[in-house]
Amino acid sequence: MPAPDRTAAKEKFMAFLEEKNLRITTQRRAIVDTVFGTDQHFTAEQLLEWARERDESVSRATVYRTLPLLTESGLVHEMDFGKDYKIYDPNYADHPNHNHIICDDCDKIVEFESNKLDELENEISHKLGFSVKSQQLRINASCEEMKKLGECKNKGL
Amino acid sequence: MPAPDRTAAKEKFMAFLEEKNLRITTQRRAIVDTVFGTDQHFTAEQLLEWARERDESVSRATVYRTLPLLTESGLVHEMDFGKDYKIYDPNYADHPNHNHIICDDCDKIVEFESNKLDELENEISHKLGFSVKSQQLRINASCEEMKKLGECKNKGL
DNA sequence: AGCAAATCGAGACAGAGTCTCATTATCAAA
DNA sequence: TTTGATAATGAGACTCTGTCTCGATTTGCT
Repeated sequence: MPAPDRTAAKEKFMAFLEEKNLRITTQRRAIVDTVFGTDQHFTAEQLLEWARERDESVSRATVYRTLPLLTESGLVHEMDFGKDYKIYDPNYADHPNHNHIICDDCDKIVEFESNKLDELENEISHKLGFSVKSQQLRINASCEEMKKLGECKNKGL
Repeated sequence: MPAPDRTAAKEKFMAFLEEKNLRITTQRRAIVDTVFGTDQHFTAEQLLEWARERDESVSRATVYRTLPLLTESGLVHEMDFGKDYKIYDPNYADHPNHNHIICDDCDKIVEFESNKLDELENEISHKLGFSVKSQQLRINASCEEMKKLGECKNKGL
């Protein structure tokens, strides 16, 4: 998988910063270049590690401060699998309507889209009196099974 | 909501311990009485707090050691919403096939069952090459909306 | 009662994330 | 281009959930 070209996303984020009168710093540049230079989902710690490869001076605090901005801008999707464990998806702007399956043991994430599922989720939530803000279907499977099946390859839906 | 009578569940767990040549200690008794004396979902920390009201000597370590036993016995359901944040459901033995909606802000949990949803989840997972071990649909809604609608009352499905 | 093994509590440790605070960098206006 | 208000920074203290170790205690079988 080649690194995607997300110059557009990067520029949108810079515009977003300007709009909010926030400053474009060298650390933020390193972080943003990292985020939009990968296809993979990542955690805050991973982002810190990767961003430091570009700019040694990036600190943990700055990563944690920049992530909410990226989320707020709509360019990155935050998946909250618990109170204190977030995973970020840099592909969000390209295809905002997908669900995720998380593999239990090897931590791989498989994306898929299903209108039927979306509709059913909305229908159920509505009946329960919720207005859905976001929804995450988490399906756990064991690595044993996944290995047999060729590393969680999305076979199309 | 009156405290449920789960004498049966408690006795099943004691039998489970005996089967595995594990010992019935006063601390475990306090923990088990607590677990099967509530209808509510709880976290490990909450369980620690509640169990200590029955027996001051219950330690954090013992709670964390007993929880996996309760899960293994099949009497309590562990919902893992992240790497390090688990919520436990003591009603599991009574109705094992339900899903959960988690409220974002007030942390309430609403249970529901939907065969249609179960079927669709299984179908999708199968197509993706997974054999489902467990699945959790997490739907987030804001407290604002929930308050308007009467505290997340399950309106029947 | 006696004993081996299971269990215990305390507290050190780990990982994710938040917060403070003194210092530095940005950028718009002069 | 200098200035200056203030946004942003890094370091590190701190919180919270959970794990692990270890010496002391309890259990339950004989």
